[in-house]
Amino acid sequence: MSDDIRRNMALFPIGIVMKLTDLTARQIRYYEQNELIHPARTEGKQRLFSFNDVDCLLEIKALIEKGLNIAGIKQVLQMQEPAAEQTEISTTSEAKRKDMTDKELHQLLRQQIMYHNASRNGENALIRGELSRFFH
DNA sequence: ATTCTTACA
DNA sequence: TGTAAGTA
Repeated sequence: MSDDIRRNMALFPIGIVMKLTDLTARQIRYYEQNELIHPARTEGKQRLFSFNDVDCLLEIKALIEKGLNIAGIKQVLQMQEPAAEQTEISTTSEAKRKDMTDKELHQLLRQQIMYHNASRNGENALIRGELSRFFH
């Protein structure tokens, strides 16, 4: 429980995060604009990133390099957040845990179905542009 | 010296 | 995304 606090404690400014992640300030701020990360702010509006924020950025970086776009990364990230809660709610029933796993599976299947539909009937460029990032 | 926002290439 | 400008 206290480890979670340390992981989310706002610590370093963007300059250090740049070196830690090899991302430009432009990119980091852009990802924040798209709500991929939510760094804290000082009274002077300066961003303060947590260890968790850095982890997210490293993951975002990996996904970007795999060709994913913002929308794609959002979906990948949202599939991990609910999964992380399972650990803390481990006191709940096995049924509930299985329920969340099923949701993830359904989400994955839905994406694959969408992809197949898109390739089957020469779908519009909008949908293709968003889904193709998942399969590079 | 650093970071922030905005805007244009 | 990069970068320049004007601040805080």
